[in-house]
Amino acid sequence: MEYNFRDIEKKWQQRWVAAQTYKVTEDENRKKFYVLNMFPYPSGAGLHVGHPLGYIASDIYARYKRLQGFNVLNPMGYDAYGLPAEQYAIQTGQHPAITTEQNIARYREQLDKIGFSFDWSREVRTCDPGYYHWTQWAFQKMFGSFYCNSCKKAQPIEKLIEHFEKQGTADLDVAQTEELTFTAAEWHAFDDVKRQQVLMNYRIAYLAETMVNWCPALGTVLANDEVVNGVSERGGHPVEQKKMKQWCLRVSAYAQRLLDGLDTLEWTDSLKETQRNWIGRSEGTEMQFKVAGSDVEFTIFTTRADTIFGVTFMVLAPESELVRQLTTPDQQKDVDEYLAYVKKRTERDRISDRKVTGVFSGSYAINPFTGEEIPVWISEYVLAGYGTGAIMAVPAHDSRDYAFARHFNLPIIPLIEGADISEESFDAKEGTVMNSPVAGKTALDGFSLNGCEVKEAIQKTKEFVTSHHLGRVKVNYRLRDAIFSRQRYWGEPFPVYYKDGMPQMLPEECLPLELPEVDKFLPTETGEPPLGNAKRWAWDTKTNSVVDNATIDNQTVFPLELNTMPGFAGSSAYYIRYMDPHNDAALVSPEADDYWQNVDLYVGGSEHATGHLIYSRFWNKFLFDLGVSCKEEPFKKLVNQGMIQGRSNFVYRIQNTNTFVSLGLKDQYDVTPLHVDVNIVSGDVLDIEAFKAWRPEYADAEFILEDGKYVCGWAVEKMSKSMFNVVNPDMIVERFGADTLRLYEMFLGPIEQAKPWDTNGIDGSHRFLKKFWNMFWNKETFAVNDEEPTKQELKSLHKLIKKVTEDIEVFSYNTSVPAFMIATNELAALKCQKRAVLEPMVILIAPFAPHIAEELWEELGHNTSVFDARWPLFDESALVEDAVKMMVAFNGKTRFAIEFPADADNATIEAAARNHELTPKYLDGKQIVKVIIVPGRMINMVVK
RNA sequence: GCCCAGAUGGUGGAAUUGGUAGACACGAGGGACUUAAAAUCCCUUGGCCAGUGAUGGCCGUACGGGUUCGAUUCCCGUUCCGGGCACCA
Repeated sequence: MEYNFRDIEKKWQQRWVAAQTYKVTEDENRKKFYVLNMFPYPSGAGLHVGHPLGYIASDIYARYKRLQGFNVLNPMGYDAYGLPAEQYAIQTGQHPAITTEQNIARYREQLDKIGFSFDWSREVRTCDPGYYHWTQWAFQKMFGSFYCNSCKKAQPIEKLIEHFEKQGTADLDVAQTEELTFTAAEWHAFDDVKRQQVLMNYRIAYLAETMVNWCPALGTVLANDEVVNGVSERGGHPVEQKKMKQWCLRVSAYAQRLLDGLDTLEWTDSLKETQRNWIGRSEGTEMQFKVAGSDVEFTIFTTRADTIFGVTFMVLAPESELVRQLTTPDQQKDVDEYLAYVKKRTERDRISDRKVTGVFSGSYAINPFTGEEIPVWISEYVLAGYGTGAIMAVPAHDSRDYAFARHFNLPIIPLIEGADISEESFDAKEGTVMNSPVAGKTALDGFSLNGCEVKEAIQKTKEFVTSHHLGRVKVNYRLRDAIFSRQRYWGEPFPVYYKDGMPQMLPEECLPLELPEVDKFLPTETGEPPLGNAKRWAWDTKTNSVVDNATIDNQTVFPLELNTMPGFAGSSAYYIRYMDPHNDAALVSPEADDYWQNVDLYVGGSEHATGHLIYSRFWNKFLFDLGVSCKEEPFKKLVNQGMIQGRSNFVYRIQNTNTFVSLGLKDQYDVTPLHVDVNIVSGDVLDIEAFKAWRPEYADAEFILEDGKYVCGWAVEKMSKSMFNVVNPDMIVERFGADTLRLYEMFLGPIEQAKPWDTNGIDGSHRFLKKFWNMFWNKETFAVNDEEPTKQELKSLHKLIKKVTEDIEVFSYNTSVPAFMIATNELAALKCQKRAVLEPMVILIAPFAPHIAEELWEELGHNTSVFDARWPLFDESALVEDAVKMMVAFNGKTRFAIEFPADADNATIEAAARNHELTPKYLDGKQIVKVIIVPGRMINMVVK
């Protein structure tokens, strides 16, 4: 019987749908397992062979866990909001909802052909009102919460108001934008607008005037992770800094928990490291500096408090409030000129040229340890957004301060013995401290660090600073709050209206607030976001409904928020929604959340390390504080699938001709390499007729061949349309079948690694499936018999069980595929067609090649799905060797000597070695140093 | 600059975590079947050397050292490639 994959795959895909084979429900009697893929953005280009890689890997795991008896949740959905659909809408006027719908339909069609075990009844789309209801809901909860530092969790804002009413800001330890100070009496005296403004300083979702990454080309702001090297991640457009009023999420409040949580996760070290870098914890000291001849005091942050005796100048960020206070009248002109210069420079300028620039403020700060006066400068190398926006400069031991000091001719005092600072600063945190204070001088309270190791000196200074009230120990994070507003149409609308310029939340029962229709998807003529084009976008507080803008009276009808939420809003809690996707009373029911807990295995690309994976951890922690999610971390284990790159092919055209020369001969000519569609190249040999037909200008092309063939060059590049190297999964499925595609993608190499797609090798996987299929057949008859398997046959089977089980547990699928091939070859050579061997083999291969497995399972006489069977158990005794080898090591060489029966105990073997019962030529009068028994058992012994 | 991960045949990659390096597949070469092609099957395939031959010897896991009876694996140094962070004080 021939392996007719087309019929088999079609048949089983239909049956799975009809029988709802992959639909799961909560079942208290079975242990759960939650497998999740990062849901895709449905782009217009459809899937290429790289996309399903992670889905196949997780599908194998999901099916394996199911075969082990777990109740497996393996859902799929779409991250449906995004820029491409909106850009397309701007160009064509086609509503993004329509484009998105079409793209989803195409994705679904492609996915269905590959045979995944997704429970489509749980599908979510971020653009569905039923879904974004809960995105809006979570936002409102964040608005209604503040972060309490001492209890380390989010709390309802009412608790904070209570605190203010009783004691103002006294004893307040909460996350805040800036440190405010007021008394209870003052709070009571504030009017409502003032109180709202004050509360904004503490809310987890808050509205603030902040410096944002503004991208003029996209007409919107971007989050830090969406900006790479000063240009937008999508499209590569320039980004500039601009002050705008934006919604923000106080992610920074969770910095420490986001950092600590990493230790509990089974993620790769590199991904954890990436997140640690992004969070950027830095432990240091905040110190107060008085200003000479003034009562102004300011605070700086440093990780090197020990270098206080080497401070020769101070530097303020140009944007700092202090600049105004500390600039002296005779320096005013220079400072103004400098500030104007800084303002002109974009983020990109700063990154590309690191010029040393700055200006003297005219003021002097007083070193709290020595009483010395230190000049205060202003320079763009100090960032307003980090620490306090002011630093103490220690040119001897910080390369930036060093460059500044050299440029402006400021003194440099070395503080580490033996460090050479004549050419560059010595930045390392090591060495013995000197000049602290300089010989002959004394510091406050006789404080001295001379002779200390740097680490010790840092600690000593911290203690001194704290005990003398010169400052305090402080931890800073690089992680900033996330900007949550986008000036875009295709995103979740904010459930917010404005009254007296202050935002008001829509009543919870009025959610979801649906995205309005607009005539144009571009910003309005007055520069408002696209929602400004909506005619019906006002909130009537009497009827609690959306009404026409014309009725706005600012008494009972108010304007609604015009911004929409960013892409990460909808993707931050989707894994929770999958647990209970049709619940319209809550994001998730406590029962469903309690059953599914969190994601056991999450598979997706590492490009989300500093975006989605930070935001959703933050979001989940917030929901955890709220009591909605029972687990603090959303993704227990995470596997990053590597990108599949394209393998591009090139033809070489001789300059100014229409003649193409084969790869081996191209060096003899002056040629231009041109990308050629990989689909008309096979084994790097060009199909010349197809090439001529490919493009009209090549119709009469001529060729210089080698050995009668045109050989193409190749290179590994990103898979993209413009490089003509896109390989489409549908084509592969059509030619070889889904099972072959699945097997081949796994065989290609380790899941985590980036690797080029090479269609050439796929025959091997396809051939294997044919061989596997043929094991069950004699010509046209199904030939599986009920004979007892031999020891040898059982050994092949159990080797396979062991290998495949171990491999799946560690995602090393690329080595399971060869194991199947070896077992199949061994059994075929033995002409084994025994049920007791082949039936377990079918179960083993089912996660990898589900269609063929189902078909054979049915042929084996079962009338249920193979996925209702149980994963075969490994029997150690089947693998026991008939003999063990003794290996003898002497004189630096390792040799094999004798074989013993497998059941020989160590004592027997040891005795044999002692009795020199060894092949004499290896002894030859030399000492045996050690005797080692392989494999598995090992004795180390010394024979004198 | 700092941090992380990696380097094995012509190619993708194996190696039970310190025990016969190169599994398996692709590619290449040779052969069988066939009128022919497709399909299928078999053999060879890290390098060098010796031998008619079965076979034997030497070298070999980026480079240089070290630990060990024994190192692709562990340690130190170097080079190269990939990733993250980056005027973050």
